[in-house]
Amino acid sequence: MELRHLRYFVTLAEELNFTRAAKRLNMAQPPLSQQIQQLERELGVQLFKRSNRRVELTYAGQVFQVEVRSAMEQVERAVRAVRRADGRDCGHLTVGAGVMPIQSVLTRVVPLFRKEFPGVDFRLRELVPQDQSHMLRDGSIDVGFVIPPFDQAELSTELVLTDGIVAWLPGSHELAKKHSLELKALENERFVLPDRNWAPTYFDHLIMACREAGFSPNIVHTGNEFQTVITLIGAGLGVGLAAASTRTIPVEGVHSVPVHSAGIPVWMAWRADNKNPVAAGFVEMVRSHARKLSHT
Amino acid sequence: MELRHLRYFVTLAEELNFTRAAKRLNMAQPPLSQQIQQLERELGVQLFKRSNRRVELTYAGQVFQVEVRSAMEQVERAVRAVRRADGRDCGHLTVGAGVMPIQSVLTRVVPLFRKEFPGVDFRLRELVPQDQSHMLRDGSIDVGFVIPPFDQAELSTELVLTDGIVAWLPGSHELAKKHSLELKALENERFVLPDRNWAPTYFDHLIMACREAGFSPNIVHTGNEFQTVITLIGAGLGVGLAAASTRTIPVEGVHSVPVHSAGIPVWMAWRADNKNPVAAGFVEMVRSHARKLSHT
DNA sequence: TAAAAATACTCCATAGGTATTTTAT
DNA sequence: ATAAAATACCTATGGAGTATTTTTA
Repeated sequence: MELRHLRYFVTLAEELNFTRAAKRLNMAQPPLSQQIQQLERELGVQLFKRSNRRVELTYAGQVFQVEVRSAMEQVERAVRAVRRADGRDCGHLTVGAGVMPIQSVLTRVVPLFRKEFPGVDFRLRELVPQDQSHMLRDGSIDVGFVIPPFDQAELSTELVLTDGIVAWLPGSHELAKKHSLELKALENERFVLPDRNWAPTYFDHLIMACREAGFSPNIVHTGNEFQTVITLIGAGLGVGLAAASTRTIPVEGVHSVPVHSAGIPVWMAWRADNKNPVAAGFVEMVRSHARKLSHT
Repeated sequence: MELRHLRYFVTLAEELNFTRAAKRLNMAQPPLSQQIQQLERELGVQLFKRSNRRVELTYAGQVFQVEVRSAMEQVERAVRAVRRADGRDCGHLTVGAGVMPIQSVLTRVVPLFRKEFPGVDFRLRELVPQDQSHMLRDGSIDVGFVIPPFDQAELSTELVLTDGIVAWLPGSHELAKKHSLELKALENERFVLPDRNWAPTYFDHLIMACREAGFSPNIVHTGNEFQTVITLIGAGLGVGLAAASTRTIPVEGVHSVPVHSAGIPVWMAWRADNKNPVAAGFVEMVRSHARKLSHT
């Protein structure tokens, strides 16, 4: 028996539905069924009564739920206690990141970090890769998130995720309803893109994708804000390209469609010899989170 | 983080020595090192200070030890509670087994069973395979442990372990000090073996091993007790053959030497439709224990 | 130098994935 | 007919193994 089994049991006991519980656990339904069966076999006790329309806790399951809850709370208490004992719920951490990595990585990771390191003074600076390289080296920031290329000298680096590319199209556009499309199909469109200064390597990756699709985009407007760009697109001035993670931002009247092309890599960088103990914890947290994201 | 990490941590915190802790955990030392490193990385906290001569808990490690202990106790409490709720710490279980399986399997498994199912009335009957087949079918015993061949009709079966064969030799025998030997080397010896009635399939496996080595043993004495046989061997009346698990019984003046030959298989058998809920728990426990033994 | 932990690699068991079947409403 | 769990099968991660290197008393 592993903590995994207990986590799954508790979630299923709350949801009383394998499919929903699996979704909450970020896994498919069959492995959840298997793990629960395995737990029941190991305990030698049936925890759930399943009729295919309804899952419910047996009496033994109800008892187990109460006890397991308390066990898992105790595990969490142990983790908090050891961090506190090591002086990890004070201190500070400064992270640098480009606009796009903030959207794709940090919005998901920062809440987790705040929860696990509640006492840490967390600062986030929006920076282009070149500045991050310098500031990592001189210690102004502890960890950076960049889209390559960037100067890796003296830095440890790791690929965090590769974000797909989506086209943003006015709702009226003929391709706006498709599930996905070839970049080549946009060859003769007018493009509205972010300004290169705003996020140079991000911009370059979008242009590069077009080059590889065999054309050079006709850029008719640029903007210094995602919202500006989107508004112009919504107004029918052209089409846009962006990282897939922007799709979580719902925009009225503008549609996003995944495009077949190489994605945009986001790297994490830090100094291996950084003395700030919180930095290592943060890096580790991002790493384990990235593993989860990548196989989704 | 899994319970595995916590188990390893607690054991290492007690032993303060990777090699010894690994031994207690029935594993090799390197994987223990790795798992502890992984735990420390995940927590972002150093738990042990290791100088290659000495391992000690850091302050954070001491705090963690206390909290983790209590978490693991709570997990055990949960398991006991769910079993009790399911009415599993009452009831009864009757197990049948041949003399040799009692020695090789049950001496190890029964203590575990008593610990996990403290309220169960446990009975063990010494039986030859043929009787076990009948009694499993008519419900007189819940689980049986036999050396094949036996009548498997209507029964679920599973190989539990394959025990090696050892020669028992008087201390004065010229081969008594060897680390292992070919069965063929005993071709011209006089043999003292258990009586066939006492454990027929066990006896047959020993004879079969000799046949496959190319000879038929010259049996000069038989006995109805392992101790009798050993005493006769110690008295210099001949040499013996037995399952390797008998080596755990220390005998003055008589040596055991492993022999190159096929081992003696021990099977577990039970009725899949047995209504006794404790039987399933017992079978599961033997199964998981066998997995551990087999890869040792 | 010897004893113990860490490292390098190899392997396989199994957690988790996808596709499909079964079952109950 | 449909929704949900179970089953069958497959893949690949990583836990654990063996062999070796590094470290320091």
